Amino acid sequence: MQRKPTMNDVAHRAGVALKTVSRYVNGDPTIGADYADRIREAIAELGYRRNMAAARIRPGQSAKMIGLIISDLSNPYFATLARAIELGAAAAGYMLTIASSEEDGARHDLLVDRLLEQQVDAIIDVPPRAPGRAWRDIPPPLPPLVFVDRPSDWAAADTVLADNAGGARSATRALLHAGAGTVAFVGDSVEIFTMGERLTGYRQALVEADRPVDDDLVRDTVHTVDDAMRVVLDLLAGGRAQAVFAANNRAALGALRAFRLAETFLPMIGFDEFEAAALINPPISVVSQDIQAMGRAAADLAVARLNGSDIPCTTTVLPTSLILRGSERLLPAF
Amino acid sequence: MQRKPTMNDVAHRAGVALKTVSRYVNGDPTIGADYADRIREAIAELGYRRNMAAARIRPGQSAKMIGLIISDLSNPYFATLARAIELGAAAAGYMLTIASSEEDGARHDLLVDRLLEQQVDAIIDVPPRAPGRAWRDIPPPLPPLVFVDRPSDWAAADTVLADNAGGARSATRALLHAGAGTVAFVGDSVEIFTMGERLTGYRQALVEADRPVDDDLVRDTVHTVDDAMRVVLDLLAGGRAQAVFAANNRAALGALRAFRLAETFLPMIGFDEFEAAALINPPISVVSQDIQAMGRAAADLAVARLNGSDIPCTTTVLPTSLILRGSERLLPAF
DNA sequence: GTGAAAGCGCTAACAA
DNA sequence: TTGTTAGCGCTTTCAC
Repeated sequence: MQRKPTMNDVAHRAGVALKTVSRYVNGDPTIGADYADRIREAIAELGYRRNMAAARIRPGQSAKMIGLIISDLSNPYFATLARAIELGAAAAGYMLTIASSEEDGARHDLLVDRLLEQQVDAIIDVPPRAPGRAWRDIPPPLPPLVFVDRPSDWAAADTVLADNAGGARSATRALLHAGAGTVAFVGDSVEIFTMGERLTGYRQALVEADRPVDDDLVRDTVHTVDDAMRVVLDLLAGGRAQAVFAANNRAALGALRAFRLAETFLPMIGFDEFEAAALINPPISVVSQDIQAMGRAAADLAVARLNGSDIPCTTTVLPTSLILRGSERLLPAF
Repeated sequence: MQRKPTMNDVAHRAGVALKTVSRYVNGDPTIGADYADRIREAIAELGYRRNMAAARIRPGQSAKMIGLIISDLSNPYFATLARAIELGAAAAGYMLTIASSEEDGARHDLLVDRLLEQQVDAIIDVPPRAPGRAWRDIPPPLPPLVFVDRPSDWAAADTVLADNAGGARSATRALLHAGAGTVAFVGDSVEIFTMGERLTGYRQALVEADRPVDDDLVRDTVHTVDDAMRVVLDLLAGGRAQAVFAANNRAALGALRAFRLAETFLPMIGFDEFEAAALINPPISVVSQDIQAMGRAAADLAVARLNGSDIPCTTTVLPTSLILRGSERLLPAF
């Protein structure tokens, strides 16, 4: 493998000074046309490619790279979010270094360290459920920071959230409105911010409708689809639940499996759109987050900071929408 | 925002030479214990963090970063693949810069250029359907290169594929075996490598069973779910197809929509697992690729090259598995 | 075992 | 408009 041609090689070949090549490469317009031609030729002949790593070591320079930490790239929700962020970043000329924290605080912190070592221009972060080191314990300077999906203890950063409580509230209300006497909550640990919010919204809806909050109907230990299935089977056996609010994707899929297994279908609404939702019989109603908008907002906020925006840090809460497809009612046909 | 502490600052603070700090940071064992302590303290007090970008500019150094180009991060197939690659890369201490080519050759080439500028240690690539610049036209030196999911014209790279033909063959065979007199092929353009392979497998199965290949039953113009739905409705109207092999995800979803619309269900098998497959009634049989294994293999190959492996370039073809759930048979109940 | 000096590829200041 | 010089933060000779 031969040596990579450097800017110096180009300068020699073109018979100009190093700095002139640098100017050319950086799009400086004040270059004589003949010089520009010679440089262009030399670059083509040598197959020269600029070394961003070298350019970046100088303070004030950047590699046009944003670091993104999410929970798990194979989760469609986060994949979609990452994609939306990628689009927003690309529009401003940034690429993305993406890493999965697996909701593990220690791993998350390690990823932060590595991104900082890499001198990324900004970090967009989904704070993990299991908390690690606090951001304030990281010695400054920190690059611009944006939190998505969940907030953080660190105030000096922009935050983009969905209206989890509102979505859960409208879903629960829709179930009650469709005639359910009781509604069960099936979700992951309420220590996860979004789950806590969704539980709050669920409770609000019950209180507003003058229904008691039955703790036996609140199940917040669902980490996997299988967990959810077991929990819903248990709820079916208990006989107290007349409807199910599945507070995330996995909970919804698990509930559907349980219904199929038990050959009983309770009215249900899920949180987050999923591929199967419209195809299943009955089609599943869901609370839908505008993931594209969240990702775009996060990327735009990061880019704005990189462009020197100095406005106070903001928290953006994006609305959710309730998509009713029929599963909120009890279907005699099933 | 204050200045970042440098290795020099640490050296001053600890009262040692710059090089000693460098040794410490790089894990050189030949350092006096007292020196090491002093350096560790100085690093902690200053909040020093190593600047990988600076370390990397020296030839032979690396930032432990692999570039990954896929079609679309929001596609669950590629998100899962990316996640598997991330795991393999992380195991060897590498992070991933991920970008979506959107199947666009020009965009793909731009991403390659940017990754090369970033001095990534290796590139893992899903070649886009629309071809752009050939790899051989890129002036060397190139970092190690691995192709996943589809092969490329470029021989000097390892390649990881799934056994598309074999999967299609077994699916078609299963449909015939279940009693179908004819099987339709519904898929995307056979110019896409994976599609061509799947069509080949489909044909093999027909030939092996002494059935004619009816060109009217081969539909390779399905780019979207809607396309697929229309094509399958047309097949139903034609009356010649007794079963459907849906050669990708979108084809399978479209077929299901068509069946629902026409209130007719033909025996079918899809290619690629999808979330809804097991939940739909009847549960859909699919050819499943081991995406984890593919991603892992790709990452391992890249890492092996980075570790200096000099063995000839390989093409790994991973087996697919046929998951029969019932949709391959005609269900009277539907 | 430790340190001084040179230089990686590039950009910023300043001259010319 | 172009070139010269210095230096970014780090690693690498090669002395001590």
